[in-house]
Amino acid sequence: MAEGSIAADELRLLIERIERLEEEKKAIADDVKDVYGEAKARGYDTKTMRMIVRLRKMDKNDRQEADALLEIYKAALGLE
Amino acid sequence: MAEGSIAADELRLLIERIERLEEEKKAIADDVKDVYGEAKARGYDTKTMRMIVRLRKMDKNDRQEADALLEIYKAALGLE
Amino acid sequence: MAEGSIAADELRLLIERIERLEEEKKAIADDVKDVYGEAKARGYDTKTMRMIVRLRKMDKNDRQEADALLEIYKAALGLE
Amino acid sequence: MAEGSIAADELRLLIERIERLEEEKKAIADDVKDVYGEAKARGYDTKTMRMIVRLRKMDKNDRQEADALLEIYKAALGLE
DNA sequence: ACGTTTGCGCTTTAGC
DNA sequence: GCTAAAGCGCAAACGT
Repeated sequence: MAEGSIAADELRLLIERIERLEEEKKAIADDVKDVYGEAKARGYDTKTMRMIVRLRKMDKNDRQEADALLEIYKAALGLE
Repeated sequence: MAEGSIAADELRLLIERIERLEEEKKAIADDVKDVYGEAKARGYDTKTMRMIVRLRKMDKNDRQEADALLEIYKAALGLE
Repeated sequence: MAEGSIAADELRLLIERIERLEEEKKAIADDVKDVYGEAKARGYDTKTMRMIVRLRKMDKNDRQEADALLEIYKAALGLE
Repeated sequence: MAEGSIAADELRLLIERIERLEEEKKAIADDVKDVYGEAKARGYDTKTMRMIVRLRKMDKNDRQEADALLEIYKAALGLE
């Protein structure tokens, strides 16, 4: 069944693209680990560093959240 | 205190490297989502595709062992 | 403005009811975790158990259909 | 195999306890939905309400996060 | 009613 | 090995 074979090839290509991207992603995650390792070697406390990264991300999210809330309120009150 | 500033700069650079890497990682994760979206548009079942990706990531032996254990548990519970 | 206060109280009560319910929900989720912990202590594989729970939740037909589709995809990719 | 049967019963009981708890959890989730439905019927904007619930939870979490950060800093600086 | 989008829960992974 | 956090998948909720 030719159609089945063609579809199988298409499916395989899609799967392989995904797997390739996930490998790249993992490589970057490893880079992150390396940076923490380097920081640790220079005497920094990585636990504190992780907390800082996390808080900075949260601050950003909170700001977006606040904006979203404002939009919702405006919509709820019929403002534009 | 000059020394403190230098250390602060160093720490800041490390933090920024990490944040930059995490942004890249997120971009790739978005690419993965796009590929699944494309697959869906072509009529593939993405849920099954995700399972395939997971299975291919596993070693063949691990996969067969996990499967065997699941069969044992299913039998114990009368699940068919 | 009395009317505003009354509405504010009403809203507040609704919010509190929701928060109370979500706390109860979380307590039960913790109980579930405890049972899995107990199972693990008795030597069961919790990962497989979770899979069993998921399978039992599915209708038998759905389960068999999902399984059949997975086999088709696996065959298309030569996964054994 | 008697031992297998006994284990099967034990496993079944654990699974059933989990399933029972998850039913309770679902019932509570449905209650939450009902409260939102009631609020909507009284003219409240549920999207805004959901945001409020979420923000209140976040505030609580943020406070705990801040406490954790303080502890980490103290530990990093050798304070007690 | 359907499709899209967001939020929630679970799974898995990383650190201790 | 265990606990905690991050990432992912699913499902409900909203808008069209």
